[in-house]
Amino acid sequence: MPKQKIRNMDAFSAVCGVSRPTLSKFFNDPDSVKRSTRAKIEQALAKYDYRPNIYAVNQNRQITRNIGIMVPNLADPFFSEIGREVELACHDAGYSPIVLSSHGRPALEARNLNLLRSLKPAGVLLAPFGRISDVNMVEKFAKDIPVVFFDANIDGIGEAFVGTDNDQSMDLMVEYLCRSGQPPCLFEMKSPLNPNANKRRHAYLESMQRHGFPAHIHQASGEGWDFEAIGSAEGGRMLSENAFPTNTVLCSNDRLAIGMLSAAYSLGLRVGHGSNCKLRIAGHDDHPYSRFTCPSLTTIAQDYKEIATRAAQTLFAMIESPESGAERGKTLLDGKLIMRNSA
Amino acid sequence: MPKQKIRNMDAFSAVCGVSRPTLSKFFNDPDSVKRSTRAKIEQALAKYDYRPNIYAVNQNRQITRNIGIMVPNLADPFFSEIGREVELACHDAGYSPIVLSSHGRPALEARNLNLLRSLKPAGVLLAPFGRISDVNMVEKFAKDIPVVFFDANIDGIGEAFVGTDNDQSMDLMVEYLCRSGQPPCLFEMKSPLNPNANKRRHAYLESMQRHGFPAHIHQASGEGWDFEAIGSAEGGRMLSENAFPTNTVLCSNDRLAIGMLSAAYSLGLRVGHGSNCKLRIAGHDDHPYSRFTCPSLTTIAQDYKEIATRAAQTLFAMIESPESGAERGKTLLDGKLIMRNSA
DNA sequence: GATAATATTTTACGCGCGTAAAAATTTATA
DNA sequence: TATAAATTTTTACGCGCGTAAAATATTATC
Repeated sequence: MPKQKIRNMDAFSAVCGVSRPTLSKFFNDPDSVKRSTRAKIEQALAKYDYRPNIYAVNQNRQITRNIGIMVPNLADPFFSEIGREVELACHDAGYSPIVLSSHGRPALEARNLNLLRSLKPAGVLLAPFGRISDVNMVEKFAKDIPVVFFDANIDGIGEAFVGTDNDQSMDLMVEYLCRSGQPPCLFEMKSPLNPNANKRRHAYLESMQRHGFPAHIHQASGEGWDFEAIGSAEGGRMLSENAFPTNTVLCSNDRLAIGMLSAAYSLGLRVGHGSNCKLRIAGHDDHPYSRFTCPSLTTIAQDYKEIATRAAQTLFAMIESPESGAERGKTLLDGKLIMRNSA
Repeated sequence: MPKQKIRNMDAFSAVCGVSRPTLSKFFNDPDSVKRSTRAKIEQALAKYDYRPNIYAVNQNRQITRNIGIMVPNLADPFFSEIGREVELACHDAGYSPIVLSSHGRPALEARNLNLLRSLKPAGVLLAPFGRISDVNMVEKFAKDIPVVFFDANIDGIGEAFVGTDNDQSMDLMVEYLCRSGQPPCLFEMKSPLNPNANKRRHAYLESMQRHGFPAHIHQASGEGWDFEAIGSAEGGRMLSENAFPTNTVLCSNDRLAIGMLSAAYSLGLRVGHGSNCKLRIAGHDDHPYSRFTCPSLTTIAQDYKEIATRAAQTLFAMIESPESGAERGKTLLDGKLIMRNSA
């Protein structure tokens, strides 16, 4: 008696003494029914644990409460962290987040966009590959479904962008490095997958010029997402060839820095900001492991949580009151200097 | 003309000259229709890019082609990697994988189980928290939906388990450490979240007894998933207190080892297997960063890909021919010793 | 206690597709 | 070319729920 199986809303309405349309209202917004009715429903709910069939629900809604979240690579802790924050923000706002990773492959990004289309999400939070993305496809997608970009921008597409101000963050790091020792060389990927890498290079060049020092850019060859391996191999090669004209290397991201730190260790090079150190290495992103490298990594912290929640809030606002803010928003957050032991 | 919008399968059947039921057959299995019919459909498909509404499809199917994949924490690279492999295996087999992370919180595991229920998956690949899981809930879940466990087992529940043989892997590591230097102490969490930790402790104890050496277990206090931080703080404290009776520490997993390595570095302790080193540290899991630690970490490699594909294959077999293999399967894979520089 | 305002129930239709059964067509076999 | 076999079309129903409109019941206001 207490636990017979409820097949559908009709059956549930029977055992619960409330009509099906009222139940439907309740499941869409529990506050939209009278208190006494709500109590009756919740009582029955505890007894029979019925839940509406999401497929039937979503079929009959013109719009679902799904939010698509898509990142280029969940195996990268940066995206793992930020994806988690976005997911929680969506859930807290009463939406159903669906996290997708493209596993570092632009082709999967395209496939995921198709998947998202069929999921009919109310909106999408998208960290795109950037130039490497199928830009036309992304553009078409963004015309049909509200999209807020985060981390990486695609100019002119989508409704808004939230990310870190690379100009500010790189300038901050360059300033610190110049004040505390020799001016930095830049170590980066030769053909970077991420548009932020290009922005950081430009920011580095401008900042060095502003500070009156010559810029030195050293590019690691290699493809793919194995940044640590590339940083270790190429960075190690450059170190052993004495390729860097100053004793300070600013890596375009922490993962390259982690690789280079490991190469420096193997070469017996003492890294750090002390006077007895021959080399300084800095990174960018405040990777979860950057505080456990040897030595701990001086870097720039992006505000993961703030980026995630702002992007999510922006999207929710658009969904809940469409056509209000017609202009495309662009939010750039400041990075924070994290002074540790490597530089 | 070339790109009018197709609203549903009826409309598509009109422009394509094939009846709707035949289309339905086609979308479920393109090979089930005549070649000429298939060609007609695919031709129209390229022109109008219609796709069936997945909500309507799944509502009318008694069973979907969804596969739920659930791990305790995607922010942990181990689960990130293995989750990715499982996801790809599902997709290659024509299923729709849905990856869920519990973000290290058992409460979210319960919530995700409810979510999975409503997704009506054909099967679920589950890496459970273990003891900390709501075992009753998992058990009920596994009664309704085919579940294959991986990484961590819950005895007697689910249809099968695929994981690494901790007895074998720990014995292998202990053997190596004993042969190449002093016998190891074990460093682990005091209240481990993962059942594998307990298995590894037992395996360590047995192996040390077999080798005729006294066992020494050192437990780090601390809660949560910040293993590196805990390994660094507690491991560093123990090192500075000279708490370890031998010069060799076997960490229960790589993340603890990474923390301890960073602490050793801070303390100026030279770690490695060379004669000029005072300390040896080994790990378990072959964490993606273990080759970039300073020094690189000697550890045990679990075969991520093999675990993932075997678990997936097992599940597919059950789904496609239910009630065939009635006995609960248990697959334990061997770990491999990865000799690097830390021990 | 009568009237108005609000909430609920009844009734009814539609969403897009799976799927079964019977009829019609196409293809294979003799 | 006639017959059998395979495939497709036609017809028809159902899945579980959203949602609109009208009828009814409940609550608030005076």
